[in-house]
Amino acid sequence: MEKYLQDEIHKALLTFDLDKDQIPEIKIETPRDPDHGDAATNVAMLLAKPLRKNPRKIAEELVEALQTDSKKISEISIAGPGFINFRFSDEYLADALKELIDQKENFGKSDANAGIKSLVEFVSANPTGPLTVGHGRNAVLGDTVARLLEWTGAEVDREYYFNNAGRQMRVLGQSVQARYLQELGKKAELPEGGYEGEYIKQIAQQLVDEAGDSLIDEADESVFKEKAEAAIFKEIQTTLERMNIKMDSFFNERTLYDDGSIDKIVQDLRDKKLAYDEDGAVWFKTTEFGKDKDTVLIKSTGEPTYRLPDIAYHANKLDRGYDLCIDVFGADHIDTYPDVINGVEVLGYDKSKVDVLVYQFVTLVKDGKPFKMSTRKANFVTLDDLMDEVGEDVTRFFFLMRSPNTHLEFDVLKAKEAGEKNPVFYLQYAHARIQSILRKVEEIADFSTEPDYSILTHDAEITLIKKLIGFPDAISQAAFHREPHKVINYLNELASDFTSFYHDCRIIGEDEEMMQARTALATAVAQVLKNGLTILGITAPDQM
RNA sequence: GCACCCGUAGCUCAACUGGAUAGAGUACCUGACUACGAAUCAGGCGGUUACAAGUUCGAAUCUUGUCGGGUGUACCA
Repeated sequence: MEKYLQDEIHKALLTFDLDKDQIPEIKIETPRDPDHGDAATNVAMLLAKPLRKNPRKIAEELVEALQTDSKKISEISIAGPGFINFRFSDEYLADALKELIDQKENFGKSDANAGIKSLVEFVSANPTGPLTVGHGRNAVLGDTVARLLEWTGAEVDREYYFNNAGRQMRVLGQSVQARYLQELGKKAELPEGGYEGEYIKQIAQQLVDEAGDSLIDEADESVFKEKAEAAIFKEIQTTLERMNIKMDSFFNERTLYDDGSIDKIVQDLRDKKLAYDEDGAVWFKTTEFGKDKDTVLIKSTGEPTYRLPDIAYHANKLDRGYDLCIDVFGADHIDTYPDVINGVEVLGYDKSKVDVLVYQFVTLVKDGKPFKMSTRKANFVTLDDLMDEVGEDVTRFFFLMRSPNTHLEFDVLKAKEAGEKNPVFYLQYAHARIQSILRKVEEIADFSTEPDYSILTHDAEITLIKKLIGFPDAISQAAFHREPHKVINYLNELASDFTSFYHDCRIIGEDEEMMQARTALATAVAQVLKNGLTILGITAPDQM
């Protein structure tokens, strides 16, 4: 419908005395107040300046020139400073509802991102411990954005980037080694800044079970590190699976060293005079991009900082032919990505293909007080703990219900009470309730013929139908802005419109014709609820 | 100090990215079950969108400044 109106308005504008480039982008919006209409455009106001005319006058002329099909648009009106409002015809609504029902589990899909090969990189936690609540927001956000891209027609790969080298991993190995020796009754102490979590002890215990005391004289921590890495990765994968997340690939940072791309990038940057040596380190001339200081690419120890492999990694992704690379990361990385993006650009890549999705931190609140999370100190709440408490659906829902841009306050105690005030319940309940009705109505009504949707004229029915046909638009908006909470907002409105309908309009007990039409409408609502919940990665139970 | 994010109803958050009278949930108040699932519904109360200028037909949204909160500002990732 949006496309149709845009085309018609465009046609009408061609009769105006306008240069081609003076025709503005025609935006079709849904007025907040349904009394205004079902769709609206502000083009007349935008044309006021180039035409040097009163916008209302322009609107009048435009409406005059419009030749919309009365089977689709029943009424066109002008309001306020020059809005043009359209009202959908009953016939159009009935047709749209029929189409929705025919499309079933595909309703809501679009081709807005068709032909786009995309990679969403997320989670990307190094294997130093179980996933925490903090990682949860990243994981769920990344996965849901990926789902949104899929629903808008894009080809999507999900990738987990990790680094199993470096200091943190060595400390991890040493921590396991210390616990291993302690398990065997030897005196050993955790290294400086070691990992204190209970899971380290479990890994050590496992090692004792498998290898006995054969590793007691091991001088090097790498055996322990490898063991720890394998165990932790296994746990991370289990957690992700539980959250309904399936990665397509795991990318080891080491690959970038092995294939020589790190060296090549340093050389390229040197050739472009953007990298130089000083104090034994290699520096990146970030002052060229407006930073106060240059930054270190390779430390004097010979170890690169994260910037270098990150640049190489992005180059690698773009080399793999992706049109769109989405990175999901927390606000603490906000300062680092411009260096990476700039680095990628000076190497000759198109930086507009890289899209960074930054989310604000999750603050854990317990007993009304916020507390800091640290994997190393082990005072974190793991994602598994959280899911044990409140369930997988609530966990996913919780991380998605707010804009990524705002801080997410996670009250642990409140989340534990979530059984009753469960935020996802309202949606699931509406779905289950419809399924319950459908089970009953199936036994008494005949559905062999196509229902007559035109008899659905009650206010609650009309409101509901209009809401239903807005679903695809809600999905593409959410996908375009990478904001899954828009899906949740939509579904809440839909569920609310449905329960209003449910209270006003009975299904069982009406005459056969009405029972059929309303059953079809309820089926459509259930379908859209289910499609929406599927995008969010949340189940739509038939009964609760 | 500098950079980024944020400041909207008592509380938690929206607002289709510049549109029409700023909306939901929650809390509080009032009503509605002998009917398809009341874990629900209908109504009420609640606002100078932190503040001040500016841009324009029109600003919560854009610009500048001020105040307040968060994050970062490493030869850590």
